[in-house]
Amino acid sequence: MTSRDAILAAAQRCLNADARASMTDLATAAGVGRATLHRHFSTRDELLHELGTRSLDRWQQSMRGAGVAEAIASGQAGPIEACLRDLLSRYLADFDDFGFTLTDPYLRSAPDLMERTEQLSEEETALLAAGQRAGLLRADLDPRWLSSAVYGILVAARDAVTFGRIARRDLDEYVLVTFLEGTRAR
Amino acid sequence: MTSRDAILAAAQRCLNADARASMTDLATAAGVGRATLHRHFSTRDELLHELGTRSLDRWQQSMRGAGVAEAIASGQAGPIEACLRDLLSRYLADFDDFGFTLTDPYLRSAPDLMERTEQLSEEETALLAAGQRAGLLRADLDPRWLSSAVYGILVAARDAVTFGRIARRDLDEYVLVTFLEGTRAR
DNA sequence: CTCACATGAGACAGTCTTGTCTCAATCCCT
DNA sequence: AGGGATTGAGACAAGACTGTCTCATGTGAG
Repeated sequence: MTSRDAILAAAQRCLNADARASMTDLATAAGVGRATLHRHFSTRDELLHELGTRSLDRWQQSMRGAGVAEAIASGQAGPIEACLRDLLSRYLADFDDFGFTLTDPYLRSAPDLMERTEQLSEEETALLAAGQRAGLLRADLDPRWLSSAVYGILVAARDAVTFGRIARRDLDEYVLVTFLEGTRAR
Repeated sequence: MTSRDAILAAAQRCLNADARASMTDLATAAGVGRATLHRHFSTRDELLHELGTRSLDRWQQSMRGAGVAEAIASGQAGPIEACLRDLLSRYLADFDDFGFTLTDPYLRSAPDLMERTEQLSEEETALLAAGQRAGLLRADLDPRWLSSAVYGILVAARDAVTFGRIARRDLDEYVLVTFLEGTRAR
């Protein structure tokens, strides 16, 4: 891990905990002098922008790695479900890098990040819509709502882990089951 | 609505959009001079604290209004489900006042708010646990996870409305169905 | 009309933040 | 060991934020 990466990771952690963290806070958290921090990112906005870019990269990689495009093309419930499981698992694997704090507040100011977000969001929605057509997911809900629900369940996972409500190893199972099957007893 | 309430409402809106908003921003958003803002809340922390208190008040009112305690006492699936529906609907009714941005970042600094949060959270978890015992909710998930899932689905709702993905009038239905039944076709 | 009161504008000092710069210490490669 | 690059500490100026204060304006009740 390069020093730059370490700084970004620390900054993400810090900013997720407190969006008001100063550059000094960020440098300290990274175990680095403030001057060094500024050597890597001349401006706070530049740091934020890179953070956003990385998050979007991760998101994109997750979708590519889970084979979203192929699953959509297949149009089959089986592959789509497998893809969805894989995708959620990947999301969960780095949901602190993924930056929930980040998703909302900073992105708005950067049109390029906004556009990419929208694009990725659409691709995810396309997967969910394909799941509906294939009979995997209920079709009486707007697929864009399903996309929001995915986001929500990830926030729930983050919340649960942060407050020590569930063990990290149970996460995948809990998230998948809750998203697909809901919470009603059967 | 008193001027104080108007200021609080504007501040909440503002801070949810950007936690770094300055007192000047907050005053402007409330359509009020900065001096007046300081007349009501001598300190930023004082404003934040009051905001937190109000959110917790709302939460508490929702649970009381939905009859959480009675539902738990009944131990019956029917009343518990009705209570849960009512509760979610109440949460949704004021999820901007409810302060999602607020729940995480500011609360930590105020022990009294933290404690109240924990207490309310426990009461909500108790309802969900009662739902499990009554055979309404699946019992193979930790009730504390269910509580996180409730939080997550509310974040999803907020996200969906913010980005115009679904109409507000569909919210209750979407949230309830998704939480209870999940997203799998049947 | 008048007076008490609340408000907005803005001055003000103190503090914090940001971005730049310098310098000495340290590290690493040869 | 020598020499170039990187680092941390810290000085520095510019600007922003906070909290306090004053004063002129405006509003409403009596």
